[in-house]
Amino acid sequence: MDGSVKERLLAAARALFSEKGFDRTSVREIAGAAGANAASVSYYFGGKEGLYRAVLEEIWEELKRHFGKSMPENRPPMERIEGFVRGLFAFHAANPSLIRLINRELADPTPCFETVIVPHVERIAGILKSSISESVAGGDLREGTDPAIAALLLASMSNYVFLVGPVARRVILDPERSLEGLPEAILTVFRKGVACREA
Amino acid sequence: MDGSVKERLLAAARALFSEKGFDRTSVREIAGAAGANAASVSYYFGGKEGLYRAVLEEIWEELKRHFGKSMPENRPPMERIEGFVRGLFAFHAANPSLIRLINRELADPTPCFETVIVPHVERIAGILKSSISESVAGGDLREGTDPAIAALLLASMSNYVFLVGPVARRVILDPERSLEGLPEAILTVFRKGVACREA
DNA sequence: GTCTATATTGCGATAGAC
DNA sequence: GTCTATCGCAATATAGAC
Repeated sequence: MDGSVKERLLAAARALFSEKGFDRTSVREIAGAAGANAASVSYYFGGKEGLYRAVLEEIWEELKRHFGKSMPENRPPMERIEGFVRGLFAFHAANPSLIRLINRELADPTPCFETVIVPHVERIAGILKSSISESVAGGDLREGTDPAIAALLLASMSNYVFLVGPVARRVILDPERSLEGLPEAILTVFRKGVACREA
Repeated sequence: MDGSVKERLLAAARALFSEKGFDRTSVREIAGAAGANAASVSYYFGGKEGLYRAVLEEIWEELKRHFGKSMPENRPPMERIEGFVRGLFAFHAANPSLIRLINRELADPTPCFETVIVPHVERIAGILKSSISESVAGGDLREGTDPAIAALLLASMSNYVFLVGPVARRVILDPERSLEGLPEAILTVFRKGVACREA
């Protein structure tokens, strides 16, 4: 147990919320894992929801920094698109089970959704859509491509595998199959799928 | 209020579980919506979890029948693949917000998962993978395509938009945008993405 | 079968000692 | 700041009257 009580609570909450979701995690459980008292959650964060909100904000800050590096503004649009997929996978590899927290929030919004999630998702979605538009203009993607649809499908392929838990992944993919080549497979499907000139 | 108490409970539970998930739905709420007594849930289903299990089983039976029609065994493999995507969208159009229940289960398995979900998902995944293998053998899809990866990406594109709630969909897609053309867009990306002979 | 009433458990939050 | 003790609430499940 190192770090302040507040930091330990944040770390424990992140792990437990990521794994089991907001509803199935109790403050007593978090405090226990953090080696702290249950009352400290209210003291530091004003309650369970405040702690949850703090965890989400922390994650989004990291994700933002991460995408800031993997999707550089001063590079060709197609590289930003690739950076989105690779960045997401790299982030997940560094923080397994954490993206599930975000995706769960997308599926079942808590009161935090509007204030902490929406602005960030809008930002990323905007970058993705404009990168796609620019790629179309630059001739890398097929004329007539719908940026919103293309962005949605790219996000779908990049996120679904993380959203679906380990057990479900086992059923769809082979057991113990690594996610190693998946980003490149997604990018191949995306590039060919929306770049091919004709059927 | 028509039908037996048991039927009304099932219908109300399906609606509420679909919309808010297992944890955020109480038996009192279900019973109230069904015009029944809270104790009737235990009487007919042995408890909340039993009711939930009954709902899941009912849904899967319908989905199975639905896929049985949309993915006919005696047709070319590529038609079965198309039938998967179109069938899923048609099912969702007929039962909005219901696929979220299944996808939520994939993300956060309850004790029902192993017994009622896994066998069905394995079955569908198996059909999808073998259809893809056959399409590769028949020359419709590119040589060297990995059936498991291809099936995963197709399922990702087909499911993510339903998993993500209306609010989140609003953020990614334009507001009020219809899902009309999405199945064909997915199939186009899939066909071209894994069918193109070379880059 | 359907109801009321209640047993029981677990939750989040807080008051107050230290 | 950190603790114990507890309040108040809502949940599921059940016992028992009708």
